[in-house]
Amino acid sequence: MAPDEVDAIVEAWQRELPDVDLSPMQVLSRISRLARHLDRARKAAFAAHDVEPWEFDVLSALRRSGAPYRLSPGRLVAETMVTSGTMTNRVDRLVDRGLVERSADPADRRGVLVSLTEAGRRVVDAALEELLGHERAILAALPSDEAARLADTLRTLARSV
Amino acid sequence: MAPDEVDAIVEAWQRELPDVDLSPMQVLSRISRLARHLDRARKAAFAAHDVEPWEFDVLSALRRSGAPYRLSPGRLVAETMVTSGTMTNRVDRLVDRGLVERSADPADRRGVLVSLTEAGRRVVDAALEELLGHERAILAALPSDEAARLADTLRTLARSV
DNA sequence: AGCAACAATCTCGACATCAAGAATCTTGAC
DNA sequence: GTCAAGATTCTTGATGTCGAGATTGTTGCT
Repeated sequence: MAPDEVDAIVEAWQRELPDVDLSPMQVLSRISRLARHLDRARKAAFAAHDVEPWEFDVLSALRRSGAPYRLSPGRLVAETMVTSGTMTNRVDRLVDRGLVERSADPADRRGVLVSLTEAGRRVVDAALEELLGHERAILAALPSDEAARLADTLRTLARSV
Repeated sequence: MAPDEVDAIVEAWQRELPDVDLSPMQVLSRISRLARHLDRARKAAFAAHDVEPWEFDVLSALRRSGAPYRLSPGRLVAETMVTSGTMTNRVDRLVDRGLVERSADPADRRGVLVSLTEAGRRVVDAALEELLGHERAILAALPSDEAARLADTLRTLARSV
């Protein structure tokens, strides 16, 4: 199989440190580098709908939660792996763009609820469709049984981190 | 196999969009999320040696290039996937910490060469060892033949992005 | 030689993130 | 009921990155 960036990196290390076992890099560096390339691809896919990746992250968490597309900031923090300060800022900007609304939580006066507007829903649905199209193209490089196996192995790994 | 975060996300989407093929997420979302968890793990591993991940990225590119551990900023940009402005800033701060030095390129007066100091070399070697230790622990969750197969599949995917 | 295109690095301002802590409200133990 | 501990959201300052453009030097064409 033709070597890639990571093969070159591991080879270089091996020249310098012949006695060290570098095999973990073959998997974990590859995942990290792949993720960075995927980030760029996602950004490009969303650009067609004037959506930033961070916007999609928030909107999609609301969208997939189902009607009435309404979650607390704390819940959004948990879904998106960012800090609470970041989420405050994100919601502020999405409100400015008219894609979400903030309202008081009737059951807890500390609380706030963030909900998708109609515009937000249209945007997130279009962006998802675009994204899935690009992703299917990338995955066309793998036979479907190999993709399924890959997903399983990654699940095992995810549990180990 | 026990479900993970991504299974929950895909299930939620499937409830909302029963007719859409979401299988690409099983692979690509998993890679992205895994990469974010790995970033945190790497940060924690490096903290023991007072190194930030961005510092390690630069130092390790120099280290694996071999003696005299010297590369141009442009080359470092290519190795680390950041912009030139970012690299200028990174090198500045590494110079402040005494981990690298800047010198003029004798062959091109526009050019600069960045080289590892003795302190830089000690730091990067220690950080690498620490990192590999943690990575081996993570990968212990997979039989070694499955890890090798995973690396191969990821290589194919990388070429497709 | 002179000039235009290109290359390498750095500068600068905008932006998004995090970490820590403040402000507000809830809950449970007594 | 009161109070301490915890939960929720927001604020603030520092940090690191990007993108666009400025600066300086090189190369090839004429």
